[in-house]
Amino acid sequence: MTVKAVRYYEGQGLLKPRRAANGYRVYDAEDVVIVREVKALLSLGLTAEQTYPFIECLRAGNDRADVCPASLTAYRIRIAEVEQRIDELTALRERLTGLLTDAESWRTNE
Amino acid sequence: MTVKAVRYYEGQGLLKPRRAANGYRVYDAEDVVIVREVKALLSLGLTAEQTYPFIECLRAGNDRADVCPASLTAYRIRIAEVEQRIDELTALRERLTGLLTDAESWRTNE
DNA sequence: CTAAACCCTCCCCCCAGGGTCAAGGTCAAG
DNA sequence: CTTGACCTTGACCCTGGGGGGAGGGTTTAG
Repeated sequence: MTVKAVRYYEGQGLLKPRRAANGYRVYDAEDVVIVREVKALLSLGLTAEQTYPFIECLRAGNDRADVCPASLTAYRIRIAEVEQRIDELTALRERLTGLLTDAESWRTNE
Repeated sequence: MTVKAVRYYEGQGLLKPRRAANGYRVYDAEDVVIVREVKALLSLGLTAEQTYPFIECLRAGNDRADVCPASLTAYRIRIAEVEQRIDELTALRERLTGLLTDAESWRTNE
């Protein structure tokens, strides 16, 4: 992890580390778990905002962040988003290949 | 088209409209063609920078922006990008559905 | 003459941070 | 005690394709 990422999470309200007397941030074990969880979720394409239910699930005392109903809902929303994006990109590929072959044939015939 | 979009294209160096005496932008017929072309290409997911070859092709006197070799290359690059993205999203969907079913079964068993 | 409807430039916002900076704290060796 | 190396802090600008709005000039219809 980079310092930037952790501080960005804090700016998003996902972390609230204690401050030492000299102003340095102090992270406890829970913070470490949260950072790892957020990083994993962001790599799945969720937005920082969409990670909230998972973190609440952890803070509620669960070992896993994804056993709460809200987390399952967040998973399903993300899956639907991914599938819609795949459909869009598939249609886009069709359009592009069509344009390419069209332009190619136009070149050879002209 | 919105004013914002056209001025953004100008900021990217894709358009260079004349200025009237009062400072207003004056667009000629070629500008209109370019704006339409850029908009179409951006809707295909190309970046503003990637539209350069198409515009040069138009300015070179071609009726179509995609008959120049550089345009065909740009199409092929974009197709490859789209295919790679589809592969990534497909793998991501696998991961997400795996996580979802895992979390669901964990809930029912615990 | 005036009000509406244009146009202009300039600035802040999105998202998940990355890069760079000056200022200041901490800790070891000398 | 001081120096140097390393750490942290907040603050600023950058990404792409614009959206939204402020504040001001211009043009046109009534």
